[in-house]
Amino acid sequence: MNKKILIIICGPTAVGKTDVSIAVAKHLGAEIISFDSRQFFVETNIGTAKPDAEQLAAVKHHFINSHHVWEHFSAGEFADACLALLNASENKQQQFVMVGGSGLYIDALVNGMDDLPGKDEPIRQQLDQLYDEKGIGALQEKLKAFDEKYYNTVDLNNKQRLMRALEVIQLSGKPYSSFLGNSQHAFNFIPVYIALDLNRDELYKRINNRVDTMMQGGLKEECIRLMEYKTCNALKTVGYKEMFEHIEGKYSLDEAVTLIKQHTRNYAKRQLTWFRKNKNFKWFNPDDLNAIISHVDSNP
RNA sequence: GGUCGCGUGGCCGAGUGGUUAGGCAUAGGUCUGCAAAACCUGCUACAGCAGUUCGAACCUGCUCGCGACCU
Repeated sequence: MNKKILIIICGPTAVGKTDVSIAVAKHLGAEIISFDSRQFFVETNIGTAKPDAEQLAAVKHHFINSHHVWEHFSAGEFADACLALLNASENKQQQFVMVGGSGLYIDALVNGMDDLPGKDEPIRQQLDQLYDEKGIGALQEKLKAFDEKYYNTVDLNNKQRLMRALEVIQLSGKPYSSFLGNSQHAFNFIPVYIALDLNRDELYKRINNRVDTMMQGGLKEECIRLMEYKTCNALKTVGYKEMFEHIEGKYSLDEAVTLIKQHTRNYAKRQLTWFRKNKNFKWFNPDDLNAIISHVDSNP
C-alpha cells in the first residue's frame, strides 16, 4: 500500500493559510485537515476567522466544527483522532493538506505523544487549591519530592507545566519524566513541510485589518451569544477574552479592539518561534502560490 | 511682558543627592492532554547647557518646549 502524503502548512495567524491551503488542495484534489485549535468548535466563527461556507464547500475539511466549545479536545486527542482518520481503511484519499497554527498539535501528530494519562479534573482542582493557598513554591516542592529529574528541567515558574507533571504523577504513581521519550510512534506518512511568513510589518498590518474585519463581522455579537461559555477553555483565547471583559464593563470597545490586535500580534510572534525551531519547514511568502505549488509538485 | 506649574526610555508611570523601580509595547526564546494557553530572557531613560557636591533625574542658574493664570 502506498504511503499517504501529508502537505503540512503552518504559519502565524492572519498570514493567509486558508487561501493557500485551499489552492493547494484543489490543485492536488486533496482533502484538508485543520489543526487549528480554535476552529474545531462549532460555536467559534468570527473570532477564529474560520473558513467561510464557500471555502468549506470548495474542499472537504476535517476538524472544522467537529467539537463544541464545552467539550475538551487536547493536542493528544487531536493526534489520535487525526491518525484514526488517516488510517481508516475505507479512506481512499491519498493526499491531505494539513493546515493550522498550533505547533504542538503538529508535533503531537508527527512525533507522537508519549503514553501519558489524560487530564483529571479532580486532581487539577486539588492542585489549583494547593496553588491558591500556598503558592507556586508548594507545587515546586511537591514536584521536587516526586520527580527531581523533571524538576531540574521544567520552567519552575510555569504553573501549568508543574500541575500537569504532578497530575501525571498522582494518576500513575510514577515520575512524570519516566514517561518521556518513550514514544514508539510510527508515522506512516510522507510529510511535505511548508511554512508561511511575511515581513513583520505586513503581517502585523494584516492582523490589525483582520481584527477590524472581525468587528465589522459581528465579533461582539458572537461573544454576547457565547457569554455563558466564557469559562470554557476554548474561549480563553485572544479575541474572545478581551471582548468578554469589555462586555462586562472592564474597558471600552476601542480599548478591547486595541488589546485584541496587540495580543494577536504577540501570539503570531510565539507561533513563529515555534515553527522556526522545526528545521523541516520550507518557508514561503503566502502570496507566492506558484512557488508553493511547484514545491508541492516536486515532492513525491 | 509677568507669575506659577510641568518636561523621566516607543508609551504609561514611580522615584526629591549615593541600587537596574515597575507595567505595557518591541525583540528573542521555552514548550509532551489548558497551547489563540502558560512561562523565560534582553532593552539603563531622566529636555539642553553650565554650576554646587566626593557623588545629581533629584539642589542652583540660564536656555528651550508645554500648560495655566495675571497685566
